Amino acid sequence: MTLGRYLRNARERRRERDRTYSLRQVALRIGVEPAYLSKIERDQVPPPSEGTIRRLACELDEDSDLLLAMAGKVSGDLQAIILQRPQLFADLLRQLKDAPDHAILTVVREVRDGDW
Amino acid sequence: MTLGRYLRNARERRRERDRTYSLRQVALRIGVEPAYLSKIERDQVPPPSEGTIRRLACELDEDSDLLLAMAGKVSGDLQAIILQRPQLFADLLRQLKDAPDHAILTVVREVRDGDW
DNA sequence: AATAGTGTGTAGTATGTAGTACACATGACA
DNA sequence: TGTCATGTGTACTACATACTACACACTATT
Repeated sequence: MTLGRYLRNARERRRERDRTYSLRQVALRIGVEPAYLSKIERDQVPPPSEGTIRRLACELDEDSDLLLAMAGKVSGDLQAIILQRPQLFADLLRQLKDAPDHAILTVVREVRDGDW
Repeated sequence: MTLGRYLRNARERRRERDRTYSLRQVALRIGVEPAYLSKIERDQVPPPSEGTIRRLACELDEDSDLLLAMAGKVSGDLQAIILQRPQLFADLLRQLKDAPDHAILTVVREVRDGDW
């Protein structure tokens, strides 16, 4: 699934309930030109900036990490976390690359409940 | 410490032992113009591309994740790992943001020796 | 029948990224 | 004392990113 298709789908589903989710009105609310949003939704332009994707995610009530991933981008705040301890997190991520989802989830929970 | 200062330092230390680590010769070996490397080492240009940083790291025997971090960049292979499961890794990283180093190291070892 | 709102095509722009090319002054050294 | 290598200043370039501006055709509404 591409970012554009996903966004158009999400917006149109929203629109069935709420008439204010036209392309033009959403474009107005997130602060871009309608023609540009149109091209985004049809994947006729490279993915927009992180900021614009975030505003779209917020507007459409979607997960911004997921939308950013569809755009091939990693959220700036995650990058900042890695950049503070690059070698440590590099090791961790490479270790977890092929780990199954449930193993990572276990780690997440362990850390959340961890007592250091 | 900036990337430029760090690189100049690393190269000049190297040079004391090996005369071939002049700015010009290193530039030649990593495939950039001497004038450009000069500017990089004096932080007079924005950090070079990931590829160029990697070649520098290799040439000077430095950790590329560390050099990339000084350049404000996250290694492309780490980004690829995150992009495959963005929500999972987003949760994990945000959980670990303020965890002490030793806790993360523990996780790394746990995962390495893990039996799933 | 007029008007308002909708999505889209085309063209253009500002800024950032990632460098090259060439000239120049200085110092080593044979 | 010539020449060779070294680091650096200036100017320029190609491509990518992230959009805007305007015009147009179609649809729905009143």
